[in-house]
Amino acid sequence: MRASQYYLATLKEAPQEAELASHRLMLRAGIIRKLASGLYSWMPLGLKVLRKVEAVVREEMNRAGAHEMLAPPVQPAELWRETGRWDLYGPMMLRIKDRAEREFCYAPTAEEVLCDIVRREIKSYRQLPVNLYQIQTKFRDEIRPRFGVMRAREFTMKDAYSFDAGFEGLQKSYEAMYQAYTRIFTRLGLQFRAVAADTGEIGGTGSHEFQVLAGSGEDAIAYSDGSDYAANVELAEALAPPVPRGAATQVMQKVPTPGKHTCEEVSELLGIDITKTVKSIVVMHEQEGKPPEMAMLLVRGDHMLNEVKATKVAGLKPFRFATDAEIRQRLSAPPGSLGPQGHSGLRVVADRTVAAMSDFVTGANEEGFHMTGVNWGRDLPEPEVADIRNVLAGDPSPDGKGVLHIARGIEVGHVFQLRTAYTEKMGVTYIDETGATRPMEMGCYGIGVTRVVAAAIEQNHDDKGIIWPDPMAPFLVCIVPMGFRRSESVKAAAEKLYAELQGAGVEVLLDDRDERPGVLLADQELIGIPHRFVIGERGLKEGTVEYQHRRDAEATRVPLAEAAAHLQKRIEHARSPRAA
RNA sequence: CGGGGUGUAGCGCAGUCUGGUAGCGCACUUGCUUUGGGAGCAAGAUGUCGGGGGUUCGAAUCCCUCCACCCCGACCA
Repeated sequence: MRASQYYLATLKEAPQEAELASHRLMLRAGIIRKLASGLYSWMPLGLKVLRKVEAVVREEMNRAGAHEMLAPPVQPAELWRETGRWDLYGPMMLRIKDRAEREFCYAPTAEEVLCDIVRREIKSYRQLPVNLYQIQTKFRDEIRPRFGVMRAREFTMKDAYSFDAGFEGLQKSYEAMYQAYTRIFTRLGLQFRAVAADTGEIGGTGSHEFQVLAGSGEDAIAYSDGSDYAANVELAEALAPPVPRGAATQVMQKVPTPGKHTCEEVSELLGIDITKTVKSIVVMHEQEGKPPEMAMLLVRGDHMLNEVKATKVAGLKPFRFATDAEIRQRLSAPPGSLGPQGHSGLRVVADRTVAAMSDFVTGANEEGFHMTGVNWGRDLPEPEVADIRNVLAGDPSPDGKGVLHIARGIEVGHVFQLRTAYTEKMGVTYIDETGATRPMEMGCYGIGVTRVVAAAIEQNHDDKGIIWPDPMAPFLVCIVPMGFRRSESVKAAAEKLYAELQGAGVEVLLDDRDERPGVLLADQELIGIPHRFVIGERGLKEGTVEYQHRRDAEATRVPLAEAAAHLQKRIEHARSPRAA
């Protein structure tokens, strides 16, 4: 492709709405343009990248034995009512009515439709397993779209659905998808981790997220340095301290702490370690038809409450944080001075760490005072104990091997074992060997294709622009002539190399635009073409051109005749194993 | 939805407090020069100042109202 004939739409300055590096670069490089909140057009250059990602996804899905199909994005409400999700999905689902006032949605996912297809088509265990997938536009009316296509309302998702006879079959299908995902993200040149995940509202048992590692990621993931344990922090188990609770050595005492409300402030004032303090968090358990019930959750002063874990504590879901007014009314003390002692009938749930503490500090349930030397059993009844805190870097790995580290990640893929939750509701059954009718075991597997593009940029850029991994580069190599329209020798050499690379099947962009060299170079760096040849009279005098990978500190001179071969070598080098 | 903020030329911004009829940089058009890191000179084109209403002789500026967008929290690929 000649740049003078191509639609390049680079911007010197990014619109101020873009904050994240990938978002800014996608706008500046002309990858995307915003249409409205959470809605983006993919420009020619961006669409080329998107198609490359799709191609890798498609190849690996096919290799794993899945079959591509395409379901309508607009789907009738009746299907969604069968599983109850028409009501459950809430405002996240975009609802549409046709001229006859029939209800539809723009699909946020496609379990129902795939279940409907399979229940019509598949009758016998002999026809199983099947795995069907599509690459299709989804719409989720996100509460807050942000970061460009990272969290858009409309996005491209590869969604696959497996159906098996029996749980063992599901586990095999799941494993095949797990392996396919690993190959996909490895091939795309991304640094990622597969982590154990919470199964959330979809339910079911096994689930892993594929997280692209990036400091700007919205998720926190915990991984062990002594094993392959890795989990979303939402899920990662915090073990009980290895040593038993110490004996009480202090008497319980009320001490003045005027104006001090946070555990940091109190520990500083009292000159004690923050790990001797306990944070009291008050939540309300909401139940239909009954008044909400209050409970107090306790975590150590330096720990963070994990809301996902707390939700799983028996009899607490769903909960919300109590309001100031509710707290003052029931506990007759303001937030910031609360403690678990002296509230008859109040449910108290202590984190495992808190349950193993002695001589600790809590609020005195009185503005301006805290209690020191508090001890379980003596000053307070023994608490209900649960794992309700976030793990911290340095915590022991739950599998007993090694220590946990925390990294941030962008969720680009998610695999789920749905079991029979959907297939039972929708009557997706098969006849087994004995002639019995059974619900199929279902799995679902998603990849945010558009998000992958953003995540790749987030992980691969510098202050000049994008640095595409080879497999998703819109062009693998660019030729930047210094004076294409002024120098016959430069033009001839550029055309020669261009023809040679094209003949070799390499996707090459010849920047023949009538611009100054600085403009050409800056543009090519911004749009992130990974390999570059610069051709100028300077080098041609000695028969050389300059090769430079986007990550190279300097250019390498190579004879014009060997340029293509040199590129080939660098491409192969890039393909050599890279840690996943 | 709650909290914070922004809307002025394609993009980035000034002007708003203290009303006087809209400006800067880049981009765009034409010409000349320039050409190994986002050129220089000259000439030019480009605006319902987010929309509506009000106050005023006069509103980008003050008041009311609506809208859009961004950032921080609960959701997810």
